[in-house]
Amino acid sequence: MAKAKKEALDLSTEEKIKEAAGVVFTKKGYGNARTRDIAEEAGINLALLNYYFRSKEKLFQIVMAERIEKLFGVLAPILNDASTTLDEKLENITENYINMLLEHPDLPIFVLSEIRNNPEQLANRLQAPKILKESAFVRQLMERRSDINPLHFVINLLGMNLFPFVAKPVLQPIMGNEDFYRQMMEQRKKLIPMWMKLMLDHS
Amino acid sequence: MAKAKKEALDLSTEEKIKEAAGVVFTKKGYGNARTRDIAEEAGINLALLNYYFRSKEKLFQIVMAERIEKLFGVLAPILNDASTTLDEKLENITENYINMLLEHPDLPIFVLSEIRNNPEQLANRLQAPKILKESAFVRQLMERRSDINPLHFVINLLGMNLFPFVAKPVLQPIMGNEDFYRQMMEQRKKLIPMWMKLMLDHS
DNA sequence: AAATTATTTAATCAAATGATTAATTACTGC
DNA sequence: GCAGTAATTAATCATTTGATTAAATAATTT
Repeated sequence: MAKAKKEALDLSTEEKIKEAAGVVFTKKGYGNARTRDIAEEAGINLALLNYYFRSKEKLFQIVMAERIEKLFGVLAPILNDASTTLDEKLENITENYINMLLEHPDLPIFVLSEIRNNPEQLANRLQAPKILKESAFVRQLMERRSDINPLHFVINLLGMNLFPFVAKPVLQPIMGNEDFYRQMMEQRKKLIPMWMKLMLDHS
Repeated sequence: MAKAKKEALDLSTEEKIKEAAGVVFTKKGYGNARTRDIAEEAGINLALLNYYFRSKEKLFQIVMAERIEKLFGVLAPILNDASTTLDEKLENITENYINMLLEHPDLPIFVLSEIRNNPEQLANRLQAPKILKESAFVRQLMERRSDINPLHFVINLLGMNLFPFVAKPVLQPIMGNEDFYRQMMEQRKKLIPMWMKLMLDHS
């Protein structure tokens, strides 16, 4: 039985719809998702969707805000934590990201492709520029290696974490079964910080 | 004036439609693209689209096959080239990839998100597993570092190259203008092989 | 329990959208 | 120049789809 179905038993109608919208939007994207798909997934009448959320677009905005927060919200607290070292931040980010992504593997491709479809509306919601200039992480990085462009470093860190999930549909057939995929992602929890430290320490 | 418009002058109708479909599908994705958008972009009557290509779906398949080839086709010849060293392959892949991606920045997110929407149909078209087991690249890699999982290595290589483009809508606001973005991607042509060699050489 | 409000449903609407048709124009071989 | 084929167009169809409506049911208030 699908996850949403069993959760539905004890959720309010509004929550059921939001949950179902999350499932359907994330799986198919805004353009391929039908409000009827969402209603069916939620086990409710189609009219209820509009009763609670006015429109497909409004419902999508709500789901999208949650997903953006889930995908990027993990970062800020870790990057801004003044009490951890740079190395610890690399480990914390990777550990948190991979754990979250193993639970929500389709999150990155969904968020990134929807941002592509609507950059002006969605991209500015991210406080990315601010974090990148003012975070403890970037400060520590520049102190340690003033010759390394923090942006390249962050791109590599995020890329190593996110890319295997963005490309999962391509990688999965290579790896065979789901278990082996998970196993490799588990390995990366240790490997990614190690590789990032190599970049940090090379002369 | 849009690229398609000026090319349109000397292209056959069929080619105009295919070009326009490429533009519209790549920008909006299958679900968000309207056949009318494509017809307008091509400067032709809507009925002509079906006259030449039968259906939106058929047209999409043709465009998609081209794009998959463009995104992954670069890889095979380089990975299989027995006459180059491992280090040279890293440089060749990166140089080729970044050049191509600077011309087609929205290609990766398009292909990956469409594969997500239709994995069974699209993912198996890639001969990825074969390449990964049998390529000169993997052979050389295993000879040099039998302790490194080639799959992790390839994920990192592809991630470093592709991720900045997959995440371009997010990164762009951080970088400010387009020129600075291009400049950073140019830098990565040298940096990515260097980082990959670090992973290869670490003890 | 009557009245009021909130929730839910079936039926329906109107617009969007992929596709087709029938007629028109352009082209090609003779 | 004409017959026949190919290319193109405007108009239209049939479905799909987001949204609404009016009626029914459930919950809450008084």
